[in-house]
Amino acid sequence: MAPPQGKKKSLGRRKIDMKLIADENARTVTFSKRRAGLFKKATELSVLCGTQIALIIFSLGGRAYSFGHPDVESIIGRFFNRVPIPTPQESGHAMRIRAAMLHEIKGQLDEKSEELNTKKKRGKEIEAALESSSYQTTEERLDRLNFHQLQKLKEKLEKLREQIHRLVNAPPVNADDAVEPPNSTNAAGPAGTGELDLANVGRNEVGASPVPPDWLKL
Amino acid sequence: MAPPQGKKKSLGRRKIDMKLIADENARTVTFSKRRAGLFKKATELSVLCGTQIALIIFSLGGRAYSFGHPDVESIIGRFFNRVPIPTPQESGHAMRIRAAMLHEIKGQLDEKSEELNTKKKRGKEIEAALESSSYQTTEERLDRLNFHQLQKLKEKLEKLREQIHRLVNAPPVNADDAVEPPNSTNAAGPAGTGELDLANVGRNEVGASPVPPDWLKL
DNA sequence: GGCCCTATCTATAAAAG
DNA sequence: TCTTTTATAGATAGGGC
Repeated sequence: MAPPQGKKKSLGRRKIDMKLIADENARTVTFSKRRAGLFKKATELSVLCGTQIALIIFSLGGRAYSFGHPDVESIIGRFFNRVPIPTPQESGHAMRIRAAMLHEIKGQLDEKSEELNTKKKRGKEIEAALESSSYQTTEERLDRLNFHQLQKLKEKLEKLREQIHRLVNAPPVNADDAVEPPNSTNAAGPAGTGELDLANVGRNEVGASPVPPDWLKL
Repeated sequence: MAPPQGKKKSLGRRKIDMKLIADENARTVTFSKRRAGLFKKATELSVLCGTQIALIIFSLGGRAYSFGHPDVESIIGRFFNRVPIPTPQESGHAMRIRAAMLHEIKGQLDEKSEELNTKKKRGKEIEAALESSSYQTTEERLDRLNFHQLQKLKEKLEKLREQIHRLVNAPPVNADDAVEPPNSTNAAGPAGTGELDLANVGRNEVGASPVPPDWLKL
């Protein structure tokens, strides 16, 4: 930030407002420069510190530019589920099973939700009763009762969580899709879609597997 | 480039090799600074040019930091939904995204479960204490306290249930809209353990088909 | 105390209008 | 391109858990 003076052939870098650049031409130029700068910085950070980074930018024209170390997909996968290894490609069959799982889980959730609602309501009633109650002994008994009910409810919810955990981390059933090789570090630039496939759900095919896999058991 | 006078308190910015910084301490400091710089630049680019950007960084310690304009999810969704494979019936990309979201949900569940465990443990301790307690007043107070905590926990779990419900019933995420209203920008910040915005999970903004795909019908 | 992260300061390297 | 504005290396201190 030294303010040297003398003869200027150019005005040099000027300060600009931090708002959308009105002139489209200037905006495009700025976009190009800053995008390059951003990718460079991202690259440097990943190199200097060896950290995982994902950067995706859509240009004004709709083109996508991406950078990822080690690759965009794994970062996103980790971001969403905090698991370093992204799930591999899965077949429609596997997806169908997943769909069934989802169905199952949702049912469980609805059930539990119902239970929760009931408990909650009762809890509120009791609370209200307690408010107006003048007998410590009664208040105490009711309070205790609800406490134990809630204990049970907690346990149920824990089981549900465990089930979902198993679903989400379920191993692929089989793979009948051709898969493209995973990238290593992506270069910045117009990006092709990374063929990530995180635990895909769905796609109906006929012919169910006769036996639910172990991890499906609830 | 003005050579400062006499005594220097610092050598100023030095040039460094573009390779992994050996000293862990220095690496951490550099990471912090550069990460901040990167987020700033990303923000500026999105503001100046109005472009869509997503940036995810994992710290050395495993914490996640993210920035997205308009938000990380939509950028990722758009990234994976981009043309490449105009899949027939169900877009694998859409499923991918949903799957990623599922993983996110699972993470949330894990967190809640953690909470449950804590509460449960505390509950048991308190119970034990109550058993051996001879003072009704103390017993009562502790019991009440836990009861209220559990009430709150129930509410949180209900919200989570709703998110999952919406996610599971969400219409396909296929439409790749060209234009969209500028949204608010996510602030960069620790996104690791439990920073993800629950409110946005399972949200489905783009062209929704009124009917959920068969494989997802629950 | 240890770990991990952030803040401050100065002088200089690098970005960007 | 060329100058000005910014980012940040290096050193150190502070903060939260």
